[in-house]
Amino acid sequence: MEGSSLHELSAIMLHRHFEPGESIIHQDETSQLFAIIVSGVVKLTRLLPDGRQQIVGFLSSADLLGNLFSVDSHDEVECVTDVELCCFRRAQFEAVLRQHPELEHRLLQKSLKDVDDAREWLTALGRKNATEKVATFLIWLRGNGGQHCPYVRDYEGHNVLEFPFSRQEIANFLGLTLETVSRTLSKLSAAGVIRLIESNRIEVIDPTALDEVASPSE
Amino acid sequence: MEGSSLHELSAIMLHRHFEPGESIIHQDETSQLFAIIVSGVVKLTRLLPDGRQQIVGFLSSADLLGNLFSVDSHDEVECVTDVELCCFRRAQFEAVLRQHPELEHRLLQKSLKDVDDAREWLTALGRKNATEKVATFLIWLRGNGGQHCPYVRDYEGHNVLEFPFSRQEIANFLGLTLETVSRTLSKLSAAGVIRLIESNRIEVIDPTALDEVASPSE
DNA sequence: CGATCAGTTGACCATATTCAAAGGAAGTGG
DNA sequence: CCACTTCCTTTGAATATGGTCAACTGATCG
Repeated sequence: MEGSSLHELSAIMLHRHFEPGESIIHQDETSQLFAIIVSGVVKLTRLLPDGRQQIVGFLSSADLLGNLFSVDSHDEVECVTDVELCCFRRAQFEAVLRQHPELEHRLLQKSLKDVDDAREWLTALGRKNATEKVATFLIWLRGNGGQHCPYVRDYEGHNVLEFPFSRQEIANFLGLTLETVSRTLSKLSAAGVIRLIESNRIEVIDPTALDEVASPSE
Repeated sequence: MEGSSLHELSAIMLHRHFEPGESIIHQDETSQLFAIIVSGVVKLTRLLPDGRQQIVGFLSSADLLGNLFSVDSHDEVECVTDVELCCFRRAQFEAVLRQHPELEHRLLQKSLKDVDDAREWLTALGRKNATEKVATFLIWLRGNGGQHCPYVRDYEGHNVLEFPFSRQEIANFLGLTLETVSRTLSKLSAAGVIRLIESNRIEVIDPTALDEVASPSE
């Protein structure tokens, strides 16, 4: 999203701010909202009728938020941190989209990536045990190698993971309970694979061991 | 996909046939294959290094098969039934794609649907127990109401589910073992919710009860 | 008719959940 | 500044759910 299409968007944008825990879009509700995330992290969660919930994805800076063609969202969209949005009305966005086919191409690529990610987590939730899930989550926080790694910080000279997710949120993402997540982190810490600095600040001491825990080779 | 774009595609198509169990594309391998499924069902599975596997989706008639922009597949693509494909080379397809932007729009819609589906199963695998998962699977077989319901057949005057999936495949889809799937079906049968006619032929006796089992309201 | 393969069923066990209690950090008000 | 509250996290003990291993059934097939 660059050049003239971005410029055209900025002309119709409206800035909005949301607090942690605030809902931006409700599950199964109609929302005309369409926005680009400027800063912050939002979670996409699905609620079962009896209240159990599952986080199905996260969005952050530069991600698009809102439903492209259907009007009602199957996800509850909720802020994990403070969130800054650039909002516009669906009709406005669709007009821009019609004038810039290359934008649709970008959206398709992003959507294919989303499918791939969702299926990767599907595999983790379906086939990995608690320890493997938590290790996989930590590796995901590290940013799988390249890119910009938003959760990696330098902390007293160490490479440390710093993340805004509560134990309950990690559990809702991994299909576990918060107790199991807590226990598993303690276990990985006792095994010397990670170091728990504070509850939301973790150093990965042995990345190789963590990889092996996340996806055992036998 | 209609009109001139379909016509243009058919000029460069090549028919191929695959047997049940045959692999069409291997996980993490490069494949130039691009195809439309004419008939049959294929499963997309992911393999963990130690051999555990998870089915992440199914494709059937009219679905597109192959990776759009990246060349190597993260999924193993394997036939569940006999499969007929219309194949063409990636370069050919991409040429057609460039000439027909409306096709890209269709692809985006399909991809968004795939994301939604993957996230729906993510929720089931993360948060539902074995009984709920199996019930959800049966409801999925019924086709969630509308559409063409490829697995619903009339059988001796009854509306019956007829599906090509083995217990092991259902298990690999639901993140269970084949024994648990088998036990759960027996249990649902004993409860009078379904009737097991043959192993791959099931009558849903009480659809309302099945819905309640799949997604309990308290 | 044995052989093979898929599915069912049983017994036992491991893992994660549930329920409960206690620890620790952050914020409020006296 | 310190008690007090609240919220989140950790830890423990008991339980339940699904997995593992194994035996058995039934169908299909050469």
